[in-house]
Amino acid sequence: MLASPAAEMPHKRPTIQDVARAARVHPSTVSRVLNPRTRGLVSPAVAKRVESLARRLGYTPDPVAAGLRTRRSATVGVLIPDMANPVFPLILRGIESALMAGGYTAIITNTDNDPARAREALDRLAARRVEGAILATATLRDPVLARCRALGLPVVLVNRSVPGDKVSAVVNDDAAGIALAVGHLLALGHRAIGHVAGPGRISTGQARRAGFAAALRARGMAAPAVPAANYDIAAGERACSELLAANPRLTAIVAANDLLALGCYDALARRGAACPREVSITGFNDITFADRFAPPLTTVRIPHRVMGEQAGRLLLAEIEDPQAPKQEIKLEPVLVVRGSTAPPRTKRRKP
Amino acid sequence: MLASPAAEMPHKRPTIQDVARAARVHPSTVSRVLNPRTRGLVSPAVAKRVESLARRLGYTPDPVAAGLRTRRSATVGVLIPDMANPVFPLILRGIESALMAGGYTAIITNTDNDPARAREALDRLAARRVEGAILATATLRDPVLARCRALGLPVVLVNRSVPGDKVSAVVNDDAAGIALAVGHLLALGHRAIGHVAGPGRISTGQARRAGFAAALRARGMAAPAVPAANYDIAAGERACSELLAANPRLTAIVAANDLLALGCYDALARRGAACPREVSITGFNDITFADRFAPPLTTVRIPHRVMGEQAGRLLLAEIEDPQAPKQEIKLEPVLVVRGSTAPPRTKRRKP
DNA sequence: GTGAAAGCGCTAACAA
DNA sequence: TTGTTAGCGCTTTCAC
Repeated sequence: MLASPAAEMPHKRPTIQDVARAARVHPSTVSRVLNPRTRGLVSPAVAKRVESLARRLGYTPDPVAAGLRTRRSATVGVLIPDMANPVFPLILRGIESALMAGGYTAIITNTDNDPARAREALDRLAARRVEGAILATATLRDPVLARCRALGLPVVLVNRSVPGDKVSAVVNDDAAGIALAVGHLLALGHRAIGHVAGPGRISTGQARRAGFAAALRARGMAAPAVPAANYDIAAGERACSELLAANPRLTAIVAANDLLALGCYDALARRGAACPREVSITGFNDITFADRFAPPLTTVRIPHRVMGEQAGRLLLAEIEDPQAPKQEIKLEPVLVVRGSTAPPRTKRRKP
Repeated sequence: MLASPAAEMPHKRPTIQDVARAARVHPSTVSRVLNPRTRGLVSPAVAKRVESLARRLGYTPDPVAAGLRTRRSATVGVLIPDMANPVFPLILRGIESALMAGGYTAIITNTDNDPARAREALDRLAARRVEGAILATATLRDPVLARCRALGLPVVLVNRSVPGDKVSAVVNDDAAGIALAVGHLLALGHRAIGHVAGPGRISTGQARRAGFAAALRARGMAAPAVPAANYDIAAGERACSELLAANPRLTAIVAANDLLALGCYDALARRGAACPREVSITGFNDITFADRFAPPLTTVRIPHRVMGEQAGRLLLAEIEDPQAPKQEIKLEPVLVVRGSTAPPRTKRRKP
C-alpha cells in the first residue's frame, strides 16, 4: 500500500541544490547570494530571483554543513558553576542577548562547582567546535582556562577573573562593593565587623576579603575573617559560626555573597541571635528574592545583565580578531539597603 | 622571521586520516573501531593498535562532521520560559543529567515567556539539526509544538502538557497537589478559601484551577478564583487584590505557584493584612528559597530533578524509536508545611 | 558575473 | 576482515 509521501513525510528540508535548480543557477551562486559578504558579487537581478525562491521554498542554509567547510560553528560554550544560584541566570540573559545579536548560539553547561565536570564539559564543547568560551567558573590558575589556551580557543571570564593571566574578563569592582557595605555599617555605628569570606581559590573570594581588610584597616580597625569552603548556604553557616565563636562581640558581618549571607542568618538563628537587632548582615550580588528573605537582605547590587552582555560582546570581538587586546572590564556596584542592617544595639550597662 | 610552528600554532586537531596513517590502516577502519556499533567487525589486534594510536594522538572524532553524514547531531533543544523562576534550573539539572548519560548535549534557550522568541528559538535549533526538543514552554495549542510536528522533530513536554495532543509529557499531578493544599487548609479550619490561578493558556493553570474547584465543591463550598496574567509576582499581586476585593472574607488563598504566592504576600501587605494571621497562603513548586521567604512558604513540592530526568529519558527513547508510543508520566507531589499557613483567626465578636 | 570542481571530516555502502 | 568509493550540504578557489 502506497501512502502519499506528502502526507506522511515530515517535510524534507530543501537544500541549496533545490534552490539552485528552481532558480536555474549554479549552487555556488545561491551560496553567494545568501552570504552577506559575497552578496555583492552577483547581479542584482539574479540575486533577487534567488532570494525570493529561497524564501518561497523555506530554505535556510545548514549551519552545520557550512561550518564543516568554514570551520565556524557560530556557537560558543558557556560554563556556569551553579544554576541554583540565581545570580547566574541573570548573567546568562545578558550573555544570550549579546550572542544572539551576533548570530551566535550559546551552549550552556552547568558544572555544579565540580572542576572535573568543567573540564569534561569544555572538551565536549571543543569537540563541537565552539568558537569561544565564556567561563563563569574560573578559579585562580584554572585548568579549564589553561585548556582553552592550549586549544587556541578565545575565552572571556565573567564575574570571576584570573588576575595576572592575560585573559579578557568582565567583573565587578569587588573591593569597592565591599567598601560600600563596610561604609554603610560604619555609618550605622558598628565598630566590630567581621567577614565571612568566599573561597580563597576564587578571585571574588580573595578580592572581597582584601577589600574588607583594606576598608577596616584604613580606619585602624581589626578585620577578622573566615573563608567559606564554597559559595553556598551551608558553607556560609559553618564559616559564620566559626567567626562568631572566635569573635563573640561582633555586631556586624559582611558576607562575600548572598548565599553566604543566608548561611549567616542560619548561624545567628542557631545561636539565638536576632538579625539585625543583635548582628547586622550584608550580602553581595543582590540575587533574585534577596528582598524577600527574612529579614530582607542589605546587599551590594551588581549589574548582572550588563555584565553578561559585555562578556558576550567581548568574546565576539575576540573571535572576530584573535589578536585583539585582552581587556578587563570592571563594573561599579551599588549598595541596596534593606532590613538586615541596623545600628548596633546600645550596650546595656549592668544596673 | 620564521617562528616555530609548534610553539605558535594552537594545536591542530588530529583527523581520522592522521590516525589511519599512523596505524597503517584505512580511515574507514579507524571509524569502525571508534564506533561502538561497528567495533566488532574489526580484528582485535588492529582494533587495539588503532585505539592506542588514537588515544596517543589525542584524536576525538568530530561530531559535527559525523553528523553531516549520519544526520545525527547528538544535540537536543530545550526551551525554558523563564530562567529567573528557580524551578526551571532545578528541572534543567535533571534534563542535563539524563541527556549526558545518553551522550547528548542540551542546547538551552530562554524564551522569556515570549511566544515569538520561542518560535524563533525553535527554528534556530532546528537549523542546527537538533534531534529532538524538550519544551517547558508549552501552552495549550502551542504553535511551537505544531512546528515540531511539521518538522518531524521528536518532542517531550515537561512540567506543562497539552492534553488531547498526542505528545509525550512529564508533568505533576496538579489536581492532587492542589488537593493537598486545600486539604491542609481545611484541616486547619479554613472555610473561605480562594484561588489565585495560573494563566488559562497553560495546562498547569487550568489543571490546578480545576483541582481547586473540585476539591472545594466536593465539600459543598464555594471556590472563588481569579487567574493571573502570567506566572510572575506582579501578576500574582494583581490577581490576589482582585480576588480579595471580590471576596473580602477569605481566610486562605491557594496560589497556583510560588511566584504568584509571593504576589499574594504583596497584595496582603498592601491591604495591611498579616500572613498567616489573617490570611493563609499556599504556593506550588517549592522553589529554591521558598523556605526563606517572610513568612516561609507552605507549598506543594514537585520532584523537579526527577521530572527533568524522565523528560530527558523519554526524549532519548523517542529519538531512538520515533514510533515509540507517546506517554504521559504524572509525578506525585508532596505538601511542605511552613509558616504561611495557620488556623484562621477566631472571629472577634463585637463586645 | 557565473559555472565547475574540489574538499571540510566523517561514515556507509559495496567490493575484494 | 579490510579497502575503496562516494557523498552528507555547503563554500571557495579557479576558470571562463
